[in-house]
Amino acid sequence: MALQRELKKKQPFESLEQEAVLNLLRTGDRVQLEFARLFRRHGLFPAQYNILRILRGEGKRLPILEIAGRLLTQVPGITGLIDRLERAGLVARQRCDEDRRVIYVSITEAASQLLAELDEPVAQLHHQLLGHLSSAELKELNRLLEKARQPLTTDET
Amino acid sequence: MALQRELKKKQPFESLEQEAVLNLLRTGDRVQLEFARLFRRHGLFPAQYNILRILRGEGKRLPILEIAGRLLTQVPGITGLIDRLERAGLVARQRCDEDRRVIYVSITEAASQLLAELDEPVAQLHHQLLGHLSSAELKELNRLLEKARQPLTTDET
DNA sequence: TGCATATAATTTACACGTAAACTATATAAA
DNA sequence: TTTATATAGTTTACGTGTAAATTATATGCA
Repeated sequence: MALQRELKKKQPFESLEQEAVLNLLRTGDRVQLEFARLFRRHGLFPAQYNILRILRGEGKRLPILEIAGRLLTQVPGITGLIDRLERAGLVARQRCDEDRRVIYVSITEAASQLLAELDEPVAQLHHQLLGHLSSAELKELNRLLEKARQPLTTDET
Repeated sequence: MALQRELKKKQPFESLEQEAVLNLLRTGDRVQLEFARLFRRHGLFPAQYNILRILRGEGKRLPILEIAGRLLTQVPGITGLIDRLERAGLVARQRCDEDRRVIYVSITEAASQLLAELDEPVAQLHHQLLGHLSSAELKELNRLLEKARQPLTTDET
């Protein structure tokens, strides 16, 4: 079994569930690593890219905690993330006038350009990583992953 | 589409590959988070648990870099990991006499007990997370994940 | 009004991941 | 033997993830 060999595991898996969990974690890790390398070549970390993508997709400024919510990031970490993006000139903070507790974050022109540069390489990497699966296989993989996530998505934790 | 809704994405996915990559990353993250919580309740972090599992599975002491290799961890990080495990009394370092550059790491009795305590909860969590998939679905998921990883596992990066 | 409670965001502390530079030991070749 | 090269492991620096405590502002209710 491929995974067992990869892990140099001596014992076989105790259950199909265990094997699938390890497969999932390992595959996710590897994919994430490839994207991390791509982003780093452009001076970004994955979390930073994700924040910029959220802001571009939304098309307008968003409160900090709204961004954190979509990243599924714990709240405290978001502050430093926005700090570093702001220092890099990729986002700007603006305090809300109606509710002065809220701080809006908006994407800068520099960040829009950086994202545009990345669009093609990102699409290529998607294809490079999974292009060897057929359409039917990709659809089935998507179905299984979404089904796998069902017990987790009900309570958004 | 479930994932698109979860991400509050406004545009549909550009490709099946993109959707599968995001699905994979998201599902892997969620699963990892559940295990992290379980481990934390027992005073461990995922990386620490993984190291202890490798040592138990091997049944004997291992050189530090051999452990790092199996974790796919970059070399530098392993030092601190072993440091903290040693401080917690869960592993011991022993310098090799034949080659004094090599440092062996072995698991302690305390760690063996801790792992034994965790075996049942870990198996339960595997089942809780993926038990709602049929055997056929789990097998297919495993097949697809291993196929997905094929372009990555050839060169062990 | 005044106080309790809730919410937005930050700070602090610590574990982990990764790149680059470094130390110590081993091995091979001049 | 001496020098060059390779390998095992550590250190440092920085970005990220998470928990607990803190600050500032809003809101609900007496």
